[in-house]
Amino acid sequence: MKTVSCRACPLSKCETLMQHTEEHRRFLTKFRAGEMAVEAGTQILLEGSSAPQFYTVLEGMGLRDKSLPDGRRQVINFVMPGDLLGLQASVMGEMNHSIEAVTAMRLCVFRREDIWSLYRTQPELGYDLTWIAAAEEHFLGETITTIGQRTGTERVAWALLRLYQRLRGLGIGSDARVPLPFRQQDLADALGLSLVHTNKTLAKLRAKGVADWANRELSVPDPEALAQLAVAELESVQKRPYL
Amino acid sequence: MKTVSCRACPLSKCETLMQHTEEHRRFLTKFRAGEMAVEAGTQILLEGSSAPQFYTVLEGMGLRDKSLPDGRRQVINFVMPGDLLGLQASVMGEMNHSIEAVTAMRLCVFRREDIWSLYRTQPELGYDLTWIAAAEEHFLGETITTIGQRTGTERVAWALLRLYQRLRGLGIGSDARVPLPFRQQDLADALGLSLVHTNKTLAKLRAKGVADWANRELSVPDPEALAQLAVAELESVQKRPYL
DNA sequence: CGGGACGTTGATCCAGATCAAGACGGGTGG
DNA sequence: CCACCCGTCTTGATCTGGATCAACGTCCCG
Repeated sequence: MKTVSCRACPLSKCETLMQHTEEHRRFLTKFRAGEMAVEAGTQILLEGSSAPQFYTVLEGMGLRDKSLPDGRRQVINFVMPGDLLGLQASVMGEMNHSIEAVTAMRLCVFRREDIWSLYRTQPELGYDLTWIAAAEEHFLGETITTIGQRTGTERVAWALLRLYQRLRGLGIGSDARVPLPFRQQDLADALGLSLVHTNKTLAKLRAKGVADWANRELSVPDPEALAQLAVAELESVQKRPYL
Repeated sequence: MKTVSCRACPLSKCETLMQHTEEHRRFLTKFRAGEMAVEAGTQILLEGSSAPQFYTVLEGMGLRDKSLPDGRRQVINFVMPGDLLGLQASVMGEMNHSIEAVTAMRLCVFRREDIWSLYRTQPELGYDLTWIAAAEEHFLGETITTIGQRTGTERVAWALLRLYQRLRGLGIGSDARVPLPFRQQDLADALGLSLVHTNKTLAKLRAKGVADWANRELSVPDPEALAQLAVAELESVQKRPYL
């Protein structure tokens, strides 16, 4: 596997990510422990474990999920390039959810034990880590609101809209189409709906012409209409830091 | 209103909070902008606003909530002593939920603009901020799992158990009883259930003798039994940092 | 003593769960 | 090259947990 230098990091091309200063880039080039490629289906982090590494996603998609003692599964959110994985284990000592690769992925690897040197020598990057955690908190709050208050149709519309916007913001896909390699079961588990109901709801949205998800590809010809169905405002994706 | 010195901070007595070193305490004494007392019902932070302050809760309880454009309300979580309020606005520029005082509260006030000096001069406290945000993320993930997967009874049992444990961990209440000043409507909105159903479920738990919440007081004679109903394991509250 | 906020309880309804059966590939081994 | 299997998607029929509707009780406060 070829290691790519930070300068050639695929994330450096992304417009919605705040790019590092030259100093930070130099620091991170030394700070990173290496690169890791995993194939689809790999468990990257395990609930209850305390991995010695954490990661930034360079390429590919995955999902975070959490299981109840009796096996019911909840998808917490979807993992995309730029996301930081394993911060919880790094600061709190243990993961509370698992992370699975849905496509092949490429990850930038950091050593958990080094995280202190980051806070000590690069306070701006420490601040960025807090930013990232706070942003995650923000999104989870929205998810809670969706699952707690929105109807089935609203939930599915909301989720498709969010996925579409996130991917477009990352420069993935083109025009009104983005790749979306998840299963309907994953979306159902993310929204607290049954597979059957999710499927029927997707069919309805397709019939209405507001969102068509098939063959691992999602097309949203009219985001505004989808937002309406989702009872959500259509806000632009803001710039965010990454490691 | 009497200002209490950090040395006399009510949180310094709490066993589940990691206490500051002498150096940090000195720093925080200067860092804090003051103290604020609010009465029950006050809106402390507003969705969409960008307050110039953030706060640590010294006393009292409140809740974070978020509203849909059409008025439906979701309670994101409950606010208790030791919690940090407004971190999102401080790092991301804008709150995505509101925070309301349910009882009278006393808050330790910090200036948002000073947060940089914290990261620069006290990296350990910057790390603590990340810890706090990651912990919040952790809890929200559990909430998502609850709302997405648990049944009504399980949800209510889970919530009461969590509230009971958090309060006991803070040294609030005694034995099997803790104060719980919220309305049934708040719990319903936190769990994505209707008020009526929540009420009937509380009555059932009371009849079973596993949890009795009335007159702003909750008693849980047998936490293990409640955990069983909640389909959750009964884990001990771990120590956490605070500002 | 009137009114408003909150809690309680019964009756009815429905969104979404569950059950059941196919359909449609894509991969594998014979 | 075909037969079979397995994972995923689809669609119809039925069932139910929890929503909604409707009253009423209770306490507190002005």
